[in-house]
Parts: sequence; structure tokens; C-alpha cells
Amino acid sequence: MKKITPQQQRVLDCIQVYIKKTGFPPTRADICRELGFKSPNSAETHLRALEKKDYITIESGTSRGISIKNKAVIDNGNEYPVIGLVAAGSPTLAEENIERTINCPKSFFDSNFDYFLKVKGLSMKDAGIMEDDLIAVKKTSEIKNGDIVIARLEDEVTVKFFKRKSSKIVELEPANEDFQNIVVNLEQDKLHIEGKSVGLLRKN
Amino acid sequence: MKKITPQQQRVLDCIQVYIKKTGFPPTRADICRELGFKSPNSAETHLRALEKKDYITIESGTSRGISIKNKAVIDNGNEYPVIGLVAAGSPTLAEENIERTINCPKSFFDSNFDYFLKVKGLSMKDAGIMEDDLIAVKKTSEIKNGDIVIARLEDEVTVKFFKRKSSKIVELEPANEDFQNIVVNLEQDKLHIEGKSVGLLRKN
DNA sequence: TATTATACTGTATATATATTCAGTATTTTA
DNA sequence: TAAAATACTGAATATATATACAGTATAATA
Repeated sequence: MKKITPQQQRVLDCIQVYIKKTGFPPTRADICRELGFKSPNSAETHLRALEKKDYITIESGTSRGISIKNKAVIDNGNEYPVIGLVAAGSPTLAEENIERTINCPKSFFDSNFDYFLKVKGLSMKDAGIMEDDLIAVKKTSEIKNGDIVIARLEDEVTVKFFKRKSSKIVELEPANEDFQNIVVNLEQDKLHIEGKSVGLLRKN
Repeated sequence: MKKITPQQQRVLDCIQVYIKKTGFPPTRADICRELGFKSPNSAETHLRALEKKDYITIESGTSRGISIKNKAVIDNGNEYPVIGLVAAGSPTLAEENIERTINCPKSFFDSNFDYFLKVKGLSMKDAGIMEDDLIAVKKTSEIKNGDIVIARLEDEVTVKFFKRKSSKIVELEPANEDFQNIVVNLEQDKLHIEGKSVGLLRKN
């Protein structure tokens, strides 16, 4: 994180306070009023400097299009991201994968968790996991036999029961007789366990 | 707090999501784009309705000058009771029936709800409702065919699909082939609908 | 039954706002 | 020591945006 000047800090603080107070970001003119500048270009150049140093983003051509970058937003509060289980692609916490967030107490499930995963398909239906259910996922590699895991095989992400058969063989077991067990040879196949289910949420 | 229409709720949600995503409120045109309106006045009138009902404030003459009133947002953090579904006995909110409470935002499920009901048995397993799951119950008598209802027949409380067959006959349909439909003749039997399921919560 | 609220389309416009250009001056960096 | 960054004023402008006005249609309410 690049250093910012005291004056740039004042502008950044001003933006933060303004949003806190009004609910929306300031215009260039608003910043001038708050900090006593006489030209909107004073605000403009400070904003561009803050953008260059990666403290804010400015949406071009958009009124009040300032937003403060806040890398800690997802981790700190009680906002948990909902991530779509796309057929190919990992459920990372990259912003583009976040459908929305859900506000929920940290201690909501018996164990801490990191995000909600939206389920596609019915491969776990006999375990009571239906399409569009939200699984509370805890990122962990401490997996016990019988745990419901979120596993990535190559680029495919699935939710299955975890069954270790031997030191080399793991089976990913669905809860639906229409689906087959997935046998994974750890020496050949690239298996990554994203985490395990610690709870479930359904809206209907 | 005055009631808002489903469409107004959509607009309110849209604003909330937009702010979450971008860091600043939407314009009228943004709302139109998100919700498929073709005239900015569609957004305008909805906004005015939401303002009148005190869900938002609109800063006059100010671009993106929408802010969501705290009441609508911070009015979460409620304690919801968890009630055991005992074979005989009604899931009333009497203190002796409350196992514990769960803290959860008001808008957690798509509809408001009143309490959690802890499920016994597997009569709804094909609907993804398993033993010890917690159903979010909304106390209401507005039941549509196919809704999952919490019904009391004499002193027995069950969770089933609701199917109205005629003006006199209602069927309570399980989601498990090991169980039988319950046919209720409204003229003979005392059927009371406690409410319907608006969501589900599982901890494992 | 009349009235109000809801739910839109469509057009028009004053103005709020971002943004560029032209300067001046000081400080920091290479 | 030259170049770049900082820190402003001041004016101009294209456009993003709120907002009013004129309609149409349906649902809810009194």
C-alpha cells in the first residue's frame, strides 16, 4: 500500500465521513465545500491521486462514483458472501463470484464458517440438500469420513460425502441413487478440498 | 412501519444490493436497468412511495441522493425461538416449549417469520427436510396449494404439503413414500394451520 | 361506486456533476 | 538539476441525472 500525503488523507477522511453521514459519496464540489477548496479541480486531482494509489475507485462518467477500497470488508463484519456453484470454476471469494451477501451472526452455525455456497443439482438430495440451497462452508482441510465436503476435481466443483478408502483412494459419494460415486486416485487426480459443510440454509 | 408492496420491496432490495456492490446508490436509470423498467419515472414513483412510507430518504436535487433508513436495515438482530415438534402438543410460543433462541436478521428469509420449528421424523425427506432441521415458520392462514404447512390435527402437529381437494377436503401430503397422505374432512376433523414454511436451517 | 394507490411508458428539461484545459507555485524525487 | 508530484485557482463544457408533465391501465380502498 503506497503512502498518501496528509492532504490526501484529509480528502479520504472527508469521503468516509460524508458517506457515513449521508449514505452516499460526495461530489467534487462537496469535497471542496468540506475542505475549503475553491476549485472542483482541487478535489479532482486529489481523487485521481487516491485512485492511483489504490485507496479508492472512481467510476468514470458516474456522479458520486467514488468508493473506498476496503479489502477487509468481507472478513470483518457479519456479512457472508453467497457464491454460486458453477459447473466449472472454483468457489473462490473473488468479487465476481459473489452473488450477494447474507447478514448473519458469526456463531450462527455450531462451527465458524466462511461463505455460503449455492447448490446446483440434486446429487445430495437424500441428505436433504436441494437445488438452490445455501450450504454454510467452512474452509478447512480437517475432514473426517462422512463429512459433506466441497471438493474441486480439476475445474469441477461438487458437494459430496467424503470417504477415504486407503492412503491413495478417496471416494466422493453422492446421496442420490441416480448418481455414481466418484473414485479419486490421489496419485493421478488433482483433488482439492475447498472446505466442508457446517450447515444449510433454505429460502422458500 | 407501513407495509410495502412486493414491487416496492424489489426496488428497496435493488437499492441495497446496488450500494453493496458499487459503494454508492443507484440513479433512477440504474434501477430501471436492474429491474427492467423502461421509463425513469417508474423508478421515481417507487422511490417516492418508499420515501412516503419512511423506508428511504431522498435528498432533493442530488444525484444518487438515496439513503436507506436505519430502521429498515439495522432492525435485524432478533431472537427467534426454537420450538420442538412434539408428537402431541401444539407448537405454541409458550415458554416451556422454547428450547432455545436463535439470533437472526429479520429479513433473513424472503418472507418474515415467527419462529423456528425443530423437525421430528422423515416424513418430508424428499423435500429435503430432515430430522432436527429447523423450519422457519410464518404464522399465517394464507396458504396456497403446494405450500409446506405446519398443521395441527386434534393434538398432533405435522409438517406436510398442503393440497386442497375440494371445499371440504384437504390432503396433507408427505414427501416420503413410506408415509401415507392424510385426508382431512373439514366438516368432521378439526384442522388448524399453524403457519407455513418460509425457509430452513440445518446445523451439522 | 368513486377515489386513491399502484404500476407502468414516454418525452422533455433544468441543473447537478464529472472532467478537461490553462495557469501558478511549491515540494519531492531521480 | 531536471523532472515529476503535489497543491491549488478559475473557467468551460458535455453529459449524467433528477424531476416534472402527459398519458394508460389495473388493483385496492373507502
